[in-house]
Amino acid sequence: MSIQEVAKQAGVSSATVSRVFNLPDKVTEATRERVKRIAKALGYMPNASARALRTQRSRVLGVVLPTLLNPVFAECLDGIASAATAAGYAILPVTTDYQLAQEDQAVNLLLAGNVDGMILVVSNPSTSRALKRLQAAKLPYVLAYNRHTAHPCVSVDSQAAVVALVAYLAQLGHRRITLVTGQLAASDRAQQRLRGFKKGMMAAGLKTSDLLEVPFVKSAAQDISKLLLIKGRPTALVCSNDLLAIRSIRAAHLAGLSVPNDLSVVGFDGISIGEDLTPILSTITQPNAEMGRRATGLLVQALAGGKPLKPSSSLTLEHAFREGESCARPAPILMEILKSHKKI
Amino acid sequence: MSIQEVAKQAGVSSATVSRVFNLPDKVTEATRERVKRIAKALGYMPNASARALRTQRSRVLGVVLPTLLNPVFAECLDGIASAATAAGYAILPVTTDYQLAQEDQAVNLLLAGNVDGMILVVSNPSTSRALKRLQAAKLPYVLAYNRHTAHPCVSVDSQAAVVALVAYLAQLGHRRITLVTGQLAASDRAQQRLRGFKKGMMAAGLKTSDLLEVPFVKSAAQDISKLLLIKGRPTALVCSNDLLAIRSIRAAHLAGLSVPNDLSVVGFDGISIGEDLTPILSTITQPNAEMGRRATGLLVQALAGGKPLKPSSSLTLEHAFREGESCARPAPILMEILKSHKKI
DNA sequence: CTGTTAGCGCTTTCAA
DNA sequence: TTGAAAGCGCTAACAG
Repeated sequence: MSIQEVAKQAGVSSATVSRVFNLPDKVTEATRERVKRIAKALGYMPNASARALRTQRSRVLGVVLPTLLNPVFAECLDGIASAATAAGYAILPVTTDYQLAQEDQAVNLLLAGNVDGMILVVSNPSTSRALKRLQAAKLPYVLAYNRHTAHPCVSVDSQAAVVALVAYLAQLGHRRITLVTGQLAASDRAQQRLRGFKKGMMAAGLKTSDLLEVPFVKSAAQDISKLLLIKGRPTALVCSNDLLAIRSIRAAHLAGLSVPNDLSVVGFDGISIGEDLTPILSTITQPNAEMGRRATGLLVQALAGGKPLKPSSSLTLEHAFREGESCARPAPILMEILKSHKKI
Repeated sequence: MSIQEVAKQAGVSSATVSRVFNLPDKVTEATRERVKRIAKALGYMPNASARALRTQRSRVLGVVLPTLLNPVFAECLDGIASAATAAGYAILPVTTDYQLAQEDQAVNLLLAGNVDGMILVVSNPSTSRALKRLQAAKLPYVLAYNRHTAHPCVSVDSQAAVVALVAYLAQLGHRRITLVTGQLAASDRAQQRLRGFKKGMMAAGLKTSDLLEVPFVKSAAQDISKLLLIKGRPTALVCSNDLLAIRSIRAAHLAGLSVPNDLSVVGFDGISIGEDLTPILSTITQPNAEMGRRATGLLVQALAGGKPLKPSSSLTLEHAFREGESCARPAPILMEILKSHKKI
C-alpha cells in the first residue's frame, strides 16, 4: 500500500496525498477528506523507511542502558518510552551490562541504526569512548543518571543526598556506618555516593574508612553478612543502590540480625518495589520515570530546534528520603555492647 | 558518508561497495580489502533506512508488552534484546499497561514503523483485536506468555504448574488455600492459573471457592490483609504472580502474621529479585529471559525462511517450583485453632 | 491549491 | 568480477 496507490484511487498526485498527512493546511478540505477516506479504506500507512530516507530523520531515539534487570533502569525506560511515544518518536534500546566494550558497541549499533539522537546511561562520562564517538558523529544526546559538567545530563545530586543521609543516621545515634557499594569503577554514581559518604562521615566526626565493595552480585549477601558477624560491626548500612540494600537485608537475616532493630539499612534509587517489601525499604528516592521523561523531553526539544544539546541545559531533579521501615535508631543496649567490644 | 563516496574514493562503483558488505564472495579479495579499508577510514556506515526501503525489510522487531514495571517483562525483554541483537535485529518496544486500547495502538504504531515481525504479550489472544490486525497485515508474529491453540506461542503450562502446586500445599497439610489474583479479565495467564487452582483444589478434595481478586495494585496489601484477619483465614496463599506474592507477604505483616510460620505464600513468575528477598520467595519459576529468547528465535527463523509462523510451532517451556522460604507446613497448633474457629 | 519532478542511499538485475 | 541503471516510497522545491 503505497502513497501512489492512494493518489491514483483519489485522483490526485502523490504529492497531494503526502500533504494531506504532513501539511494538511495546504490542501482543500474537500480533497483532504477524500484522500483521508480513501487512505483509510485502503489501510494505507506511510512507509517509515522511505520517509526517513527522504527527510534524513528517522524519528527514532536510541537508548543505552546498563541493564533492564535493575528496576531503576526499567522504570527509567518506561518514562523514556512514554515521553518518546507522546512526541512521535520510537525508541531503540540497547543494554551494556555495565561493560565498556558493550557501551561502544551499543553506540555503534545505534549510529548504524540511523537514530536521530540518543539517551544514555554510561559507566563514566569522563572516560567513555562511546561518548567521544557520539560527539564526533555530532549526534544529539543526553545522559541520564550520569553527572558531568561537560555533558548535558539529567540527574539527581547523589552526593548531597548521601551527605544528608549520613547526617540523619548520625543524628539517630549511629556511629558505626558502613557504605556498601558495587564496583566503584563501573559507575560514576557509585563514586559520587562514596564521596557523599566520606563527606558526611567527616562532617559527623565519624571515621570514614568503613566501606565494603561488593563486586559480585551472586555472593553479595554472603559477603555482607561476613561484615555483620565481626565484633564492632556497623549498626547501619548505607547501600549505594536498592538492590544492594535488599541483599543487605538478606545478609542481616543470614547473620541472625533483625532489620531495623539490630541493623539499619538504607538504599538509594527508590525502585517502586521497595515500597511493597517488608520492611519497606528506607531509601533515597530518585524520580526514575521522570528522569527518563525529562531526558527525552530535552532531546526531543533539541531535535526540533536542530540545535546541539548544550551541557548547560543539564537538569538536576529532586531526590527525597523515604523513611521506610528498614532504618531506625540503634538500640541503646546494642550500642553499649558494641562500645565494650571496641574497648577489648 | 554514503556508499557513493566510498565508491569514488576506492575507484569502484557503488555496486561493488555494496557487494563488499553484503556478498563479499562476489568480489576479488584485493578490491574487497581496499574497499573495506577506505570505508573504515571514512567511517562509512550503511544507511539503514535506504537499505530497508530497497530491500523491504527493516530488520526491526516490534515488541508489545504490558509493562516494564513488572520485572517479569523486563527480564523477558532482556532476553528478546539479546537474541535480537545476536541475530542482527533491532527491537522497538511498546507497552500497553494491560489496556486493550493501547494494545491496538501499539500494533498500529509498530505496523507504521515497518517492523519485520512482532513479539507480543497480549491480554487475551481470543479477544485481541490487535492480533486480528496483525493477521490481516500478514505480519509474522509470536506470542509470549500467552497460550492459545490458534497462535504461535512460547509459554509455560501455568495450569499444570498450579495444579501441582496446590497438590504440594495440600500434602504439606494446608486445607485453607486462597488464590490471590489480579484482574482476571486482563490476562489469560491469570485465567489459566485460576483453572489450575480450581482443578488442584478439586483433586485435593478441598473447597474451591476461595479466591481473592485484587484489581487495584495500590490497595493490594490492605485488601489481602483484610482476608487474613477473618476467622478461618487461609493458611496458604497462592498468588497469581510474584508481585502479588510480595504484597501478600506485606499483608501478612500488616495482619500481624509471620511468613511462613503463620502463613505460606507462593508466587508465580520467578522474578530474579525474589531470590534476594527475605524470606526468599517461594514461587513457580518461568525462564523469563529464555522465553524472550526463544520467542525471538522462532520469529527470526520464520523471517529468514519467509514462512508464516504456524501455531503448531508453539513452544512450551519448562517451569519449576522454587521452594524458597515463604512456604512451609502449617503449624499444628494453628491448625487446631483454625479448626475450632470453624466449628464456632 | 495542486502537479511534476528530482533524488534521499541502497541493492539488484542485466550486460559487459 | 565489475559497472550501469532502475527503483524502493516518500517529500520538497518549483511551476503552474
